[in-house]
Amino acid sequence: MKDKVTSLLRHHIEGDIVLEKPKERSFGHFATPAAFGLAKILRKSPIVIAQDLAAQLSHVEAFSSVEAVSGYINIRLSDAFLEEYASWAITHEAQFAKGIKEGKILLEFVSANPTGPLHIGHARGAIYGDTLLRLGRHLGYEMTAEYYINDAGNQMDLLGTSIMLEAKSTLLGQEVVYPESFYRGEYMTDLAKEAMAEFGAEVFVEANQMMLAQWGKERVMKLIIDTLASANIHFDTFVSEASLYGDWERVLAKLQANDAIAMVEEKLWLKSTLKGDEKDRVVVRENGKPTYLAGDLIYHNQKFERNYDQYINIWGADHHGYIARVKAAVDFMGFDSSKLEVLLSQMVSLLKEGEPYKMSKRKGNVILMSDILEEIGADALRFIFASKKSDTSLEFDIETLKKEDASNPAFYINYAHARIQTLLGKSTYSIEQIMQASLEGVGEEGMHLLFDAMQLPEVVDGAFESREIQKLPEFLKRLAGAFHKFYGAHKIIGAPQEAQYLKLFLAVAVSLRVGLSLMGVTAKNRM
RNA sequence: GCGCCCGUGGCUCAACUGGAUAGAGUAUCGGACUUCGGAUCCGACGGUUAUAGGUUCGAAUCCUAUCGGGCGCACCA
Repeated sequence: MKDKVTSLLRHHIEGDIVLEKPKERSFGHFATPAAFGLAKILRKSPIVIAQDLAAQLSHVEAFSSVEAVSGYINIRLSDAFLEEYASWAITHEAQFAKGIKEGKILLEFVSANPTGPLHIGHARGAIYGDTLLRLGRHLGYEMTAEYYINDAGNQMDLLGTSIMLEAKSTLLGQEVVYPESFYRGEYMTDLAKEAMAEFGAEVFVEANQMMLAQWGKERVMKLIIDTLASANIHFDTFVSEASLYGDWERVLAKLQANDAIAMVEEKLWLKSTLKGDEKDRVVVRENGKPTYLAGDLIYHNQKFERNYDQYINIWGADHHGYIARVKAAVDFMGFDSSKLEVLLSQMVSLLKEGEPYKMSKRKGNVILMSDILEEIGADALRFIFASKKSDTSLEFDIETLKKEDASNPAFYINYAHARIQTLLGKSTYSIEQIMQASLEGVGEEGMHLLFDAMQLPEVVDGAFESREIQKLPEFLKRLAGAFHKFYGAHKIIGAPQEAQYLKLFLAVAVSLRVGLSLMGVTAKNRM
């Protein structure tokens, strides 16, 4: 809708056109401060320019009024224009708020280590990524959701060792000596039991450490995938770090050819300071083993060779120091590093009964994503996490997450949708009859509600392009609130305008449904 | 010490990316249809946007400094 209005304005106004939503409803549907910008160029007062433009624009058919108010130009759309737009949305729900954006985007997110189940901190990045994915796809981008599995290095050894130690101490009652760090927790006991059932007690010997690690990784990945699935999150592709190293020689040769590598003290360093990093980074140790960074270099080389238009990585904020070196490497490999966008999902800090709650994977006192999903459900969790700007650290109390009441916006929005379904069920009008009704009788407040509902396309576009997904839940809350208010003020069933009101509500319901689905939440018809 | 992110009513967060009188929820207090779902609605209270400068028609938003918080500063992944 905004696009349509912008293109109508383009015939009359030069330059970039900024359309805003006026603060006060009485000002109209859209406003533009265009006159302020033109004032400098034309050397005239913005107030005079605004008046001239308003006079021209008042002839546009889709506008019912255009007014100049202290330099702003306020535009009101005609009822006919709004009604036509809404009717189309109702009858073309699958198309509503869709875009025609072009481009292939590789979105990598979650990528949690396969050494333990997802905890509540992972959930934020997972929900952020999946919501972006849904928004981007709706807008027309060709998007691939990818999970990078860090299944190499010490942590894999540690996983094998941990399973073995857990089995020995808990299942076999043996005295064991624990290393400095190891994984523990309920899932570890489960893994040990499963391994025991599958392979027998004799499997728990040093020589089988690697085999147990591999087996454990598969089990943990299955856990992770299942947890994600129960939050409606699915990946298209998985890339294993361990599987990449065969390509290391080739990538290294490429980097060396581009003079990106130096040999100092028997180690190979990436000369990332040349690209703005704080210091150079070791990629191959003295003992010949590549570092974790080497894996990431191969991975990003592989990503870029797969030739997407854009690459988005969602990382936990604790990895922000990593961005410079990866971008440097991408540059060195001859790719355009500006195509790589790293979004940070800030830390989630937890409180428990008002006290800070520190999670530690090693100690096993983590709050599992799967537990929270079971307690409050995917909808509530998705809603809460999607409502916060991802680059702000988020603090909340575990106990409040468990509540199911009005503080839960998912309920509030679903309630609006369910109310509409109830009304449609109670009405004697059929959908066909309702669609034939005109919206003329719904009044000014009704037309405002309709306009609100029809803004989903702009919201979806804005939320994705700015990577600020909280705009969508914000919008849905506002729309649901506007609906509840209208509902409270008007009797619907039996009113002379019953069919008109219901047509209006159909438009609201479409917007709520499509909006919710983009958040990975299914709208409820009954509560 | 250096780097990144952040600082908005008591609390949790918005603010169309530089626009009009900074908005919601929650908490607190007070109200509403003996009728469509009261999981709702209406009202009140609550702000020098951390502080101080600067940029301009205009700043929560941009710049500088200071204060405060989080996270990094591995040859661990």
